[in-house]
Amino acid sequence: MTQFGDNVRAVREQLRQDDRRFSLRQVAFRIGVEPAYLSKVERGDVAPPSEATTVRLARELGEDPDVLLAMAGKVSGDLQQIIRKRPRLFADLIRQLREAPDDAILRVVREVRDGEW
Amino acid sequence: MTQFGDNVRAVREQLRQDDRRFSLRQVAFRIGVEPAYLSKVERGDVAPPSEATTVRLARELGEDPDVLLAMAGKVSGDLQQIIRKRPRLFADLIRQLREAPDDAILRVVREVRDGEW
DNA sequence: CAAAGTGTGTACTATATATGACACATGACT
DNA sequence: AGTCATGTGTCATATATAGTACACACTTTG
Repeated sequence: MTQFGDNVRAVREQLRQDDRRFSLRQVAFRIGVEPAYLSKVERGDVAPPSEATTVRLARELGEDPDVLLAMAGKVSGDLQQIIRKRPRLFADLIRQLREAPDDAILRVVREVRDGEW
Repeated sequence: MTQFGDNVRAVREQLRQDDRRFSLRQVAFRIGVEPAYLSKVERGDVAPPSEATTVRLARELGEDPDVLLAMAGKVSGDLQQIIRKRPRLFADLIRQLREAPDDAILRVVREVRDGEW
Protein backbone atom coordinates (compact mmCIF):
# COMPACT_ATOMS: atom_id res chain seq x y z
CA MET A 1 0.00 0.00 0.00
CA THR A 2 2.66 2.50 -0.97
CA GLN A 3 0.33 4.41 -3.25
CA PHE A 4 2.20 7.57 -2.51
CA GLY A 5 5.75 6.51 -3.15
CA ASP A 6 4.95 4.47 -6.23
CA ASN A 7 3.11 7.38 -7.75
CA VAL A 8 5.89 9.85 -7.04
CA ARG A 9 8.47 7.56 -8.51
CA ALA A 10 6.37 6.87 -11.59
CA VAL A 11 5.75 10.55 -12.25
CA ARG A 12 9.35 11.50 -11.64
CA GLU A 13 10.71 8.78 -13.93
CA GLN A 14 8.24 9.83 -16.55
CA LEU A 15 9.43 13.42 -16.42
CA ARG A 16 12.97 12.23 -16.43
CA GLN A 17 12.69 10.65 -19.83
CA ASP A 18 13.05 14.00 -21.54
CA ASP A 19 14.65 16.00 -18.79
CA ARG A 20 17.49 14.56 -16.83
CA ARG A 21 17.06 17.24 -14.18
CA PHE A 22 14.49 14.92 -12.69
CA SER A 23 16.89 12.50 -11.11
CA LEU A 24 16.05 11.58 -7.55
CA ARG A 25 19.00 13.58 -6.32
CA GLN A 26 18.24 16.74 -8.20
CA VAL A 27 14.61 16.68 -7.26
CA ALA A 28 15.59 16.08 -3.66
CA PHE A 29 17.89 19.07 -3.72
CA ARG A 30 15.28 21.31 -5.28
CA ILE A 31 12.65 20.45 -2.73
CA GLY A 32 15.18 20.68 0.07
CA VAL A 33 15.54 17.15 1.39
CA GLU A 34 18.30 14.57 1.41
CA PRO A 35 18.40 12.17 -1.53
CA ALA A 36 18.42 9.20 0.81
CA TYR A 37 15.19 10.44 2.32
CA LEU A 38 13.43 10.92 -0.97
CA SER A 39 14.59 7.47 -1.98
CA LYS A 40 12.99 5.95 1.07
CA VAL A 41 9.86 7.97 0.52
CA GLU A 42 9.52 6.75 -3.05
CA ARG A 43 9.93 3.16 -2.00
CA GLY A 44 7.51 3.50 0.88
CA ASP A 45 10.29 2.70 3.28
CA VAL A 46 9.16 5.60 5.45
CA ALA A 47 5.87 7.40 5.82
CA PRO A 48 5.05 10.19 3.37
CA PRO A 49 6.70 13.53 4.15
CA SER A 50 5.19 16.47 5.97
CA GLU A 51 2.58 18.61 4.31
CA ALA A 52 5.09 21.31 3.39
CA THR A 53 7.50 18.87 1.80
CA THR A 54 4.70 17.04 0.00
CA VAL A 55 3.47 20.28 -1.49
CA ARG A 56 6.92 21.27 -2.69
CA LEU A 57 7.27 17.83 -4.23
CA ALA A 58 3.91 18.11 -5.96
CA ARG A 59 4.82 21.50 -7.43
CA GLU A 60 8.16 20.19 -8.59
CA LEU A 61 6.48 17.30 -10.37
CA GLY A 62 3.63 19.35 -11.76
CA GLU A 63 1.09 17.41 -9.76
CA ASP A 64 -1.93 18.70 -7.90
CA PRO A 65 -0.85 19.27 -4.28
CA ASP A 66 -4.27 18.31 -2.92
CA VAL A 67 -4.15 15.02 -4.77
CA LEU A 68 -0.66 14.19 -3.59
CA LEU A 69 -1.55 15.17 -0.06
CA ALA A 70 -4.54 12.87 -0.27
CA MET A 71 -2.28 10.01 -1.29
CA ALA A 72 -0.15 10.88 1.71
CA GLY A 73 -3.25 10.46 3.86
CA LYS A 74 -3.45 14.16 4.58
CA VAL A 75 -5.72 17.10 3.97
CA SER A 76 -4.25 20.50 3.22
CA GLY A 77 -3.97 22.76 6.25
CA ASP A 78 -5.73 25.64 4.57
CA LEU A 79 -8.78 23.49 3.88
CA GLN A 80 -8.82 22.38 7.47
CA GLN A 81 -8.67 25.97 8.57
CA ILE A 82 -11.66 26.85 6.46
CA ILE A 83 -13.61 23.96 7.94
CA ARG A 84 -12.60 24.84 11.48
CA LYS A 85 -14.00 28.32 11.15
CA ARG A 86 -17.52 26.97 10.61
CA PRO A 87 -17.35 23.35 11.70
CA ARG A 88 -21.04 22.54 11.84
CA LEU A 89 -21.81 23.95 8.44
CA PHE A 90 -18.90 22.33 6.66
CA ALA A 91 -19.20 19.04 8.52
CA ASP A 92 -22.82 18.77 7.45
CA LEU A 93 -22.06 19.75 3.90
CA ILE A 94 -19.19 17.33 3.47
CA ARG A 95 -20.98 14.38 5.06
CA GLN A 96 -23.98 15.20 2.92
CA LEU A 97 -21.82 14.92 -0.17
CA ARG A 98 -20.10 11.72 0.85
CA GLU A 99 -21.99 9.57 -1.61
CA ALA A 100 -22.90 12.21 -4.12
CA PRO A 101 -21.72 11.56 -7.67
CA ASP A 102 -18.85 13.67 -8.95
CA ASP A 103 -20.97 15.69 -11.33
CA ALA A 104 -23.39 16.66 -8.57
CA ILE A 105 -20.53 18.13 -6.59
CA LEU A 106 -19.14 19.80 -9.67
CA ARG A 107 -22.52 21.36 -10.29
CA VAL A 108 -22.51 22.77 -6.79
CA VAL A 109 -19.00 24.14 -7.25
CA ARG A 110 -20.03 25.91 -10.44
CA GLU A 111 -23.28 27.10 -8.99
CA VAL A 112 -21.40 28.74 -6.16
CA ARG A 113 -18.65 30.09 -8.36
CA ASP A 114 -21.00 31.64 -10.88
CA GLY A 115 -22.62 33.93 -8.39
CA GLU A 116 -25.93 33.28 -6.70
CA TRP A 117 -24.83 34.58 -3.31
CA MET B 1 -5.44 31.37 23.33
CA THR B 2 -6.82 28.48 25.37
CA GLN B 3 -10.17 28.62 23.64
CA PHE B 4 -10.51 24.90 24.03
CA GLY B 5 -9.78 24.45 27.70
CA ASP B 6 -11.75 27.49 28.79
CA ASN B 7 -14.76 26.30 26.89
CA VAL B 8 -14.60 22.79 28.29
CA ARG B 9 -14.28 24.09 31.79
CA ALA B 10 -17.14 26.52 31.35
CA VAL B 11 -19.47 23.89 29.95
CA ARG B 12 -18.54 21.34 32.57
CA GLU B 13 -19.03 23.75 35.44
CA GLN B 14 -22.33 24.76 33.99
CA LEU B 15 -23.51 21.16 33.88
CA ARG B 16 -22.19 20.64 37.32
CA GLN B 17 -24.50 23.15 38.88
CA ASP B 18 -27.37 20.73 38.84
CA ASP B 19 -25.49 17.47 38.58
CA ARG B 20 -22.49 16.82 40.75
CA ARG B 21 -21.47 13.92 38.52
CA PHE B 22 -19.77 16.54 36.41
CA SER B 23 -16.78 17.06 38.65
CA LEU B 24 -13.47 17.10 36.83
CA ARG B 25 -12.61 13.75 38.32
CA GLN B 26 -15.79 11.98 37.40
CA VAL B 27 -15.79 13.31 33.89
CA ALA B 28 -12.16 12.27 33.54
CA PHE B 29 -12.98 8.75 34.66
CA ARG B 30 -15.92 8.48 32.29
CA ILE B 31 -13.92 9.57 29.27
CA GLY B 32 -11.00 7.41 30.35
CA VAL B 33 -8.23 9.82 31.23
CA GLU B 34 -6.44 10.80 34.41
CA PRO B 35 -7.94 13.70 36.36
CA ALA B 36 -4.60 15.48 36.41
CA TYR B 37 -4.56 15.35 32.64
CA LEU B 38 -8.05 16.75 32.22
CA SER B 39 -7.15 19.46 34.68
CA LYS B 40 -4.19 20.49 32.58
CA VAL B 41 -6.28 20.32 29.45
CA GLU B 42 -8.94 22.61 30.87
CA ARG B 43 -6.35 25.14 31.92
CA GLY B 44 -4.56 25.00 28.61
CA ASP B 45 -1.48 23.73 30.35
CA VAL B 46 -1.13 21.09 27.65
CA ALA B 47 -2.35 20.85 24.09
CA PRO B 48 -5.89 19.63 23.48
CA PRO B 49 -6.31 15.84 23.60
CA SER B 50 -6.35 13.43 20.70
CA GLU B 51 -9.32 13.29 18.38
CA ALA B 52 -10.74 10.19 20.09
CA THR B 53 -10.52 11.71 23.54
CA THR B 54 -11.90 15.03 22.36
CA VAL B 55 -14.90 13.29 20.85
CA ARG B 56 -15.59 11.33 24.04
CA LEU B 57 -15.34 14.56 25.97
CA ALA B 58 -17.73 16.33 23.63
CA ARG B 59 -20.28 13.52 23.94
CA GLU B 60 -19.96 13.55 27.68
CA LEU B 61 -20.61 17.27 27.80
CA GLY B 62 -23.38 17.22 25.23
CA GLU B 63 -21.38 19.34 22.84
CA ASP B 64 -21.01 18.98 19.10
CA PRO B 65 -17.87 16.89 18.47
CA ASP B 66 -17.05 18.78 15.27
CA VAL B 67 -17.18 22.08 17.09
CA LEU B 68 -15.01 20.90 19.94
CA LEU B 69 -12.57 19.36 17.51
CA ALA B 70 -12.43 22.68 15.69
CA MET B 71 -11.54 24.41 18.93
CA ALA B 72 -8.84 21.82 19.38
CA GLY B 73 -7.47 22.84 15.99
CA LYS B 74 -8.52 19.58 14.40
CA VAL B 75 -10.86 18.28 11.75
CA SER B 76 -12.65 15.00 12.27
CA GLY B 77 -10.93 12.04 10.67
CA ASP B 78 -14.06 10.90 8.87
CA LEU B 79 -14.40 14.26 7.15
CA GLN B 80 -10.78 14.10 6.10
CA GLN B 81 -11.36 10.67 4.69
CA ILE B 82 -14.27 11.89 2.60
CA ILE B 83 -12.14 14.71 1.24
CA ARG B 84 -9.21 12.43 0.51
CA LYS B 85 -11.33 10.21 -1.67
CA ARG B 86 -12.00 13.05 -4.09
CA PRO B 87 -9.43 15.70 -3.25
CA ARG B 88 -9.79 17.94 -6.26
CA LEU B 89 -13.54 18.13 -6.08
CA PHE B 90 -13.73 18.78 -2.38
CA ALA B 91 -10.74 21.11 -2.31
CA ASP B 92 -12.37 23.26 -4.98
CA LEU B 93 -15.72 23.19 -3.26
CA ILE B 94 -14.40 24.13 0.14
CA ARG B 95 -12.14 26.92 -1.11
CA GLN B 96 -15.01 28.17 -3.17
CA LEU B 97 -17.11 28.43 -0.03
CA ARG B 98 -14.44 30.07 2.08
CA GLU B 99 -16.06 33.47 2.02
CA ALA B 100 -19.62 32.42 1.36
CA PRO B 101 -22.14 33.58 3.94
CA ASP B 102 -23.54 30.95 6.27
CA ASP B 103 -26.97 30.90 4.70
CA ALA B 104 -25.53 30.28 1.25
CA ILE B 105 -23.81 27.17 2.54
CA LEU B 106 -26.91 26.11 4.39
CA ARG B 107 -28.87 26.46 1.20
CA VAL B 108 -26.45 24.17 -0.57
CA VAL B 109 -26.65 21.63 2.25
CA ARG B 110 -30.43 21.58 2.01
CA GLU B 111 -30.43 21.53 -1.73
CA VAL B 112 -28.25 18.45 -1.69
CA ARG B 113 -30.15 16.78 1.14
CA ASP B 114 -33.52 17.28 -0.46
CA GLY B 115 -32.70 15.24 -3.49
CA GLU B 116 -31.72 16.63 -6.86
CA TRP B 117 -29.13 13.97 -7.51
C1' DC C 1 -13.87 16.08 63.27
C1' DA C 2 -13.03 12.36 60.25
C1' DA C 3 -13.75 10.59 55.62
C1' DA C 4 -14.42 11.41 51.09
C1' DG C 5 -14.16 14.17 47.23
C1' DT C 6 -12.07 18.18 44.71
C1' DG C 7 -8.57 20.25 41.64
C1' DT C 8 -3.59 20.64 40.74
C1' DG C 9 1.81 20.52 40.68
C1' DT C 10 5.73 17.69 39.43
C1' DA C 11 8.02 14.17 37.13
C1' DC C 12 8.17 10.72 33.87
C1' DT C 13 7.38 8.11 29.46
C1' DA C 14 6.06 5.68 25.17
C1' DT C 15 5.18 6.25 20.46
C1' DA C 16 5.01 8.80 16.28
C1' DT C 17 6.72 12.21 13.06
C1' DA C 18 10.00 14.05 10.02
C1' DT C 19 13.93 14.14 8.79
C1' DG C 20 19.77 14.34 8.40
C1' DA C 21 24.48 12.39 7.67
C1' DC C 22 27.52 9.29 5.62
C1' DA C 23 29.08 5.61 3.17
C1' DC C 24 28.69 2.53 -0.58
C1' DA C 25 27.83 -0.06 -4.92
C1' DT C 26 26.43 0.31 -9.60
C1' DG C 27 26.13 2.38 -14.03
C1' DA C 28 26.94 6.08 -17.52
C1' DC C 29 29.82 9.13 -19.96
C1' DT C 30 34.46 11.23 -21.69
C1' DA D 1 40.18 3.66 -17.28
C1' DG D 2 38.65 7.23 -14.51
C1' DT D 3 35.29 10.56 -13.07
C1' DC D 4 30.75 11.60 -12.07
C1' DA D 5 26.20 10.78 -11.10
C1' DT D 6 22.69 7.59 -9.57
C1' DG D 7 19.98 5.28 -6.08
C1' DT D 8 20.16 3.05 -1.55
C1' DG D 9 21.40 0.91 3.22
C1' DT D 10 22.35 1.98 8.01
C1' DC D 11 22.36 4.75 11.96
C1' DA D 12 21.06 8.56 14.50
C1' DT D 13 18.12 12.25 16.21
C1' DA D 14 15.16 16.25 17.34
C1' DT D 15 10.54 17.52 18.23
C1' DA D 16 5.79 16.61 18.88
C1' DT D 17 1.95 13.94 20.61
C1' DA D 18 -0.67 12.02 24.13
C1' DG D 19 -0.86 10.87 27.83
C1' DT D 20 0.22 8.17 33.17
C1' DA D 21 1.37 8.05 38.12
C1' DC D 22 1.69 9.98 42.55
C1' DA D 23 1.40 13.10 46.00
C1' DC D 24 -0.56 17.11 48.02
C1' DA D 25 -3.59 20.75 49.79
C1' DC D 26 -8.14 22.43 50.21
C1' DT D 27 -13.24 21.72 50.83
C1' DT D 28 -17.36 19.55 51.62
C1' DT D 29 -20.29 16.58 54.13
C1' DG D 30 -21.99 12.91 57.05
